[in-house]
Amino acid sequence: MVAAAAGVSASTVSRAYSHPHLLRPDTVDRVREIADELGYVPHYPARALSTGRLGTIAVVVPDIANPFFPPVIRAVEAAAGRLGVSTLLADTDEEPQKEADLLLALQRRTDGVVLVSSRLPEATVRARSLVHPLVLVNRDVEGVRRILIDTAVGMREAIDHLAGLGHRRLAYVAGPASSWSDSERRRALTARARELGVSLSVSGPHRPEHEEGRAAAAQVLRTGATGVIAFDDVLAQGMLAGLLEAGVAVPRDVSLVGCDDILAVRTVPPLSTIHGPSAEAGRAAVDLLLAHIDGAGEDDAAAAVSISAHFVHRASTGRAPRRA
Amino acid sequence: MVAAAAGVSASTVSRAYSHPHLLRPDTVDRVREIADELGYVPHYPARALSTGRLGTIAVVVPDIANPFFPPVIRAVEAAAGRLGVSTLLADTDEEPQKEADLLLALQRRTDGVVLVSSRLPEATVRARSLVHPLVLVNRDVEGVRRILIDTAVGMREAIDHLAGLGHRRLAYVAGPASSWSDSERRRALTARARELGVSLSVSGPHRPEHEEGRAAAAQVLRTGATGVIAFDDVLAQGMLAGLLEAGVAVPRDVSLVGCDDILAVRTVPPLSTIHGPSAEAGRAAVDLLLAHIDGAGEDDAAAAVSISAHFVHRASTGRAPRRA
DNA sequence: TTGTAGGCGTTATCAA
DNA sequence: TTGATAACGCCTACAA
Repeated sequence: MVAAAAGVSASTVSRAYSHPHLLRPDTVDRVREIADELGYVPHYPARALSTGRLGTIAVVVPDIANPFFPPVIRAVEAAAGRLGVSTLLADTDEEPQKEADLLLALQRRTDGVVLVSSRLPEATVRARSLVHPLVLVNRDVEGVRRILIDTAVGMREAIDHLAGLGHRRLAYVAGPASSWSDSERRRALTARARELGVSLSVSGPHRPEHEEGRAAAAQVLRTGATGVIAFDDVLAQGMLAGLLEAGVAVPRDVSLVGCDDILAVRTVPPLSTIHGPSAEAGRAAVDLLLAHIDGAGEDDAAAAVSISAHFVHRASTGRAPRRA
Repeated sequence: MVAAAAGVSASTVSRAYSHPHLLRPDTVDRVREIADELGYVPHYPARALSTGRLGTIAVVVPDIANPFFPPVIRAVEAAAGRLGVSTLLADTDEEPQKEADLLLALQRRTDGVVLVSSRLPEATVRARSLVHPLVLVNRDVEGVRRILIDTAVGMREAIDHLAGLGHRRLAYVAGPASSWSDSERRRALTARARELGVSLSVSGPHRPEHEEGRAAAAQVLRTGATGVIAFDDVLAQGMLAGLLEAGVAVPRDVSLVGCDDILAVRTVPPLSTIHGPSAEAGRAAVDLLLAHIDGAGEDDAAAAVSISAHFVHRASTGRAPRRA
C-alpha cells in the first residue's frame, strides 16, 4: 500500500479511513493528506473480503424503460447512497429465467437485493430470501419482507368516481398475468363493481405496452363500456390513441382511468389515474433491507409495509354519455 | 471453501469455473454439481482482489427519470452482461459536484465508467480519464474516448423534408443553453436553412420539459412558422399539446418534428422525429471501454465514434398549408 | 490433470 | 495511539 510507504503502517492507514476516532487527529490528517496526493482511494472489494460486507445492494426491475421504475430506482439509489451503500441495477427484461439467474449472480456481489415487481413464482422468491437478504416491492409473498403499494384503495376510488358519474358498464384492461399488482387491482375492481351493481368486463392479459393498449380499444368498445380502467398509464395512453382512432372522444364518449401516475399531465386530455408513492416505496425498501442486513435478528422476517395509492381526478373522466 | 471439502482441492474448484478446459471434463462436472448442491457461487470481490479486475463497470447519467437515458442504460447493461461484466448505475441528479464525487468513488469499485451527457468542465473530464478508464457518450472532449450521436445529419434531413413539403417559415424550439447537443442542432439548422433560403426563427432556450413546450406554442405561432423543429421529443410533445389547445391541427396547419425518438408512436399523431440510436451508442461505449480496459495500449486514446441520427417520417409532418 | 504455496488490499485482534 | 500478524476467497505460477 502506497500510503504506508509515505508514513506509517498499513493498519494505521486503514484506521484513518474506517475508525478515525482511534487515531490522533494529526495522524489522521497527515495520512489523508498523503493519500490524497497519491490519488489513493480505499479498495472496496478488498475491504469486502475482510469484513464480509460488500457495501453494495442491487435493485432488480423487469424493465428499466418502463417509466414506472425510474422513480423507484432513483429513490433506492439515493437512500442507499446516503448510507454509503452503492447500488447495482439490473433489468430482467420481463423474463423470469433471467430474473432467477440474476438473483443468483447477485448473491455474492451484493449484501442484499431490492426486487421490484418480481415475476418469479412464490416458492422461488421465498427460497431466495432464505439464502440472501431480499426485500420485495410490489409483490406480496408471505414470509418475505416487502413493501406494497396498495392500489386497491385507489381502484375502489376510481370505480366509485366513475359510478358517481353515471357509468354503468365498465371495462378493465388487465396487465400481465404473472403480476401481483394486476391480480390485486382486478380483485378490488371486481368486488367493488359487484357491490355497486355495475358491470365490469375484462380485457387481457396485456403486456404493459402502448401498442397493446391501442389494440385493445376496439375490443373494449365492443363491450359497450363507457368507463375504462387500465392496469397502468402506459396501457391507458395506448387506449387513448386507440379510442381516438376509432373516433371516440375522451371523456365525452368514454371515460378513462390509468394507474401509477407516470405520465403526469403529458397526455391530451390529462389522464385521471391512481398515484402511487413509488419514491417512498423505494426508500422504505432500502430501510427494511439495510436493517435486515445489519440486524442479526430474524424479528421482522415477515414484515410487510403497505402504502396506499389514491385516485387523482384529471381530465380523462367525465359524465357518462346518454344511452345510445 | 465448501466445495473442496466435497471432493478435491481449492484450485481445482477455481479452475472448474475459470479455466474448465484445463480439467478433465468429468472433474468439471463433478465439481460443478456439488457446488450447485451446496448453493455455491464464486465470490467476485475475492476474485477481483487477485486478478485486479472487478468485473464491474458503471454508467453515470444526469437523470434516470429522463426517458432519453433508459435505453442507453439498458444497452450498456446488456452489452456488458453479455461479456460477464456487471453494471453499476449512478445518477448525478444533474449536479456537477455529485458527478465528480461519484466518479471518485467509482474509481476503485469499477474497472471503468461510461459517462453519459456529463455536466463536468472539460478539464475535469480529461483529468479523470487519465486516472480511470472512461468513455463519454454525448459529450465531445478532445483526447477522451467518446461516442457521439450526431443529430446534425438528422436535423438537415428534417429541414430538407419540411422544405420539400413547401414550408418556407420554420421555427426551432431550442433546448438548454449549456447543452452540447443543442448547439450542434442549432448550428446545423441555421446553416441548412440559409442554404435552402427558408426562414428560421428560434424560441428558447428551454428546459426539456413538457410544460415549456406547451408554453412555447403561442410564441411559435406568432412567428407564422408552419414547420416546427423541437430540441427533443419532450418539448415536441408539449408543443403538440399547446398547439392543440390553440386550435391548431397537426400536421394540417403546422408540421412538427421532435428529436431523440423517445416517444416512438405514443403521441397522437405519431411524431416525426430524429432517431438517435441510443442503444447502439450504449453498446459502442461498452465496446470502447472494455477494449480500453483490456488493451494495455494507448493506441485509441482519442478515439471518437460518431453515430448518425436520422430523420424518421411519421405523421406529424405534412404539406405546408396554402398561404393564409 | 491436479495439488501446493504465495499474494492481492483491507480489517480485526493482540501486543507494545 | 500505533504496529505486527493472520485471515477473508480466489487466482496463478510452479511442482508433482
